[in-house]
Amino acid sequence: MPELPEVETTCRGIAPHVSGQRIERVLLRETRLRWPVSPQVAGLAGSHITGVSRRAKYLLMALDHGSLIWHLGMSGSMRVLPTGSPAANHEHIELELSNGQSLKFRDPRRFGALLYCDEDPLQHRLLQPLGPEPLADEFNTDYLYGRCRGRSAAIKTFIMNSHIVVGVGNIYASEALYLAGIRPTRAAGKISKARIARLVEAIRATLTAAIAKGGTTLQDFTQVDGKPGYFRQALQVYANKGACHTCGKPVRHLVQGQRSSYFCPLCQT
DNA sequence: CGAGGGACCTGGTTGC
DNA sequence: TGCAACCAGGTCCCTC
Repeated sequence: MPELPEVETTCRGIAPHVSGQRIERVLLRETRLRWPVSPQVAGLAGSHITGVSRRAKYLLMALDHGSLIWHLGMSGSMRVLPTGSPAANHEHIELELSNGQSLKFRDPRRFGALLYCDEDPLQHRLLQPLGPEPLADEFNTDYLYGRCRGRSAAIKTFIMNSHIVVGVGNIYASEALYLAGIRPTRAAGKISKARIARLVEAIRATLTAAIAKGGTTLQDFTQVDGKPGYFRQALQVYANKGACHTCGKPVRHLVQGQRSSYFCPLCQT
């Protein structure tokens, strides 16, 4: 599920409820996630959450000692509800807070993660090699065009590579390429600088618009208050089994890197 | 080094 | 109606 807009939505949603709170109790119902939940998590009662931030699709929770690195995987979501409210199915982790609220992590497919980190989480081996944030100044035409030089990989899988740029998942990769008029199968190294410039802007615009709508809900994703994200109605090509919204030609589907791609054969070249 | 595929999971939908 | 096959927001890691 969660691509950058969904993680950003989650981050903004939980921050006011968890920042500054003490962790009163930790409930671990299932620790077999993508990686086993770090053993230190079980002993976090008494710690304070000093802040919440996002890097790529990781949600970072600073504690008075160390920090937590969360990942929502494919099906993860977080909610804040009064402590004592019944646990939903697949609600694997719960942090009871000093304000009487609980942070609840639900993840049916268990591709998510919760890791404890002693030092700067940005230096963690999972975060250290990541490319720039797509909404930051470092992600610009010169950067992306430079990275594309000599690369034969399809542009769609290329922009989904977190070492190139973070946060662009399967939905928004298709959407951004549609907006930029670039076919997802085109080799990254064979796209002109002018078109790369369009792509950079398209990625920015797509992600920004999705954040404004609280992300995209296909199935599992919910905002912290339990509502879905509302960007689904704004999707142009992803999961569009009908006509291109621009030219009316049938949207085409193909599989790249075991993931579904959608594009318009007329508008995208 | 880069490209491509398997692996990790559960659950909803599709098709016979 | 029942059941198997397939598909779904991610991404690390291994092989070629």
